[in-house]
Amino acid sequence: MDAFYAAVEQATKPSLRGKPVIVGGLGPRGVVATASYEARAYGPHSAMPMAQARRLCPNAAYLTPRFGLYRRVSEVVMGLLRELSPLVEPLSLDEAFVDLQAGEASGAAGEWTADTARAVGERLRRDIRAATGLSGSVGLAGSKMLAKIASEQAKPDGLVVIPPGTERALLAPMPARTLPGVGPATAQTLRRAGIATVGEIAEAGEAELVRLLGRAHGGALYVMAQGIDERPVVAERDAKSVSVEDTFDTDLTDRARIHAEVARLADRCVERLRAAGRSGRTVVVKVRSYDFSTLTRSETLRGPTDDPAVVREAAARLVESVDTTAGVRLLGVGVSGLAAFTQEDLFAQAGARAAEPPGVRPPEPAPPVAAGPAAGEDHGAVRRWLPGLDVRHARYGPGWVQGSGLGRVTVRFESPGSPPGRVRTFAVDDPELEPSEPLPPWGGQPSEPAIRPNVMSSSEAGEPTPGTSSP
DNA sequence: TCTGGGGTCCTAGGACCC
DNA sequence: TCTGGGGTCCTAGGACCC
Repeated sequence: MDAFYAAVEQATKPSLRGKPVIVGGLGPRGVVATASYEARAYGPHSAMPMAQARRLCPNAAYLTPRFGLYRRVSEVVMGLLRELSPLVEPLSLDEAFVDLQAGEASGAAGEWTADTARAVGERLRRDIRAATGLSGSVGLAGSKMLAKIASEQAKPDGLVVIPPGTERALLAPMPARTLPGVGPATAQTLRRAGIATVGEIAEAGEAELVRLLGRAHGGALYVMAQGIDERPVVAERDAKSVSVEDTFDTDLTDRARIHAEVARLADRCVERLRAAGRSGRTVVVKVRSYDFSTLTRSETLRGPTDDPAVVREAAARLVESVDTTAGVRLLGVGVSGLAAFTQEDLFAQAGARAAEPPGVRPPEPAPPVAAGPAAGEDHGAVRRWLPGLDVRHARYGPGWVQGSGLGRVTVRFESPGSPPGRVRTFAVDDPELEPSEPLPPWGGQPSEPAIRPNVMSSSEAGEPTPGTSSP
């Protein structure tokens, strides 16, 4: 999908279509998640600090992400992909590999050709637009690596085929960074060895690459530089770890506060672990200091657990082993060594507790509520009206928060199917104003599951399907 | 106003075991 | 009192990806 989060925002907020939109963390330490193409023209891009983006593009709309909505739109798109083949490997909410050969979409027992593949890709792009109002790009090739490179070239709103046999010639002049797995560090190492392009990686030879980058990385890169990539498309992969982390608006120094936050994170981590029906054996704590230096401490239990108390206690011991007095900007808690099923083995959990070294046991972490409101938490009468979030006003209907401050909140009243709406300002505690659920770009009720799109439709809808938003 | 959050994979050293 | 060799597990850190 092209500029996915920003594109969903534009599709659901009519006044933002054609305008620069930036989605990401709105706090003092936020970064850009997605910038619309209109915004990218001014310089902002993914992972850029939000403060820098605001300097470059002060007139953009800055919005907090609505992940629940993105997930719903993603499910619709992934559903369309699964109609092409059962072998679909999602990489994220907005990107997936499809093994067309494992499907039947070529029609008759057919051989895939560049032309039949192109036709399927173009039909897919039309179906995605008809179903979601959004544009996606398609890369078609004989392997995952090349399909990915093709889709990068196709963006935005395009399709690129790399016919078999043309791979090496196409890759040779491209920068080394084009290959998956070549990031800043690897590119630097290669550059120091006089290697700048994919062709030069191939020329360097396997022995040289292994010497420079190590067995696994060097070997893999050498093969990929020949245009060879045998990795299969894998539809379902079990998660190997679950983790949560928080960056705080200001550095934490207070010991009790740090312990309270770690306990909170441990609870959130276990919540997600349990939701996935898993348990894990190794607890990891991550600490990022005021100077951005980052370290992890881990502890492996005698058996897997999904007990919040066990994870909290391990995490408390681990954070206790780190000097946090100079200030901490991020804390994280994770669990790895996941078992395939929920472990109800009380013996193992009792054993894990007994395994604690005597004497170093920290005070019981305070329960989350006792720690006071956490950053970003909604509490009491003071609601946080974050820009981009959905609201409903008793008189004016559905809209979204454009901004707030000084006891006021500004709302734009429009919804996916409406024309661009107008803005009104209220007191933050206006009783007629309340948070509400997102409306999808194709219209419909917030609580409804997405209506399964008609994939046979060849509608060239350039606009989202007209909404049936309720009064 | 400098740097999110959730992951994966690899490497390397030490402990431990046969 | 000179030193084996290979395998697995654990811990920590780093690179990379979206």
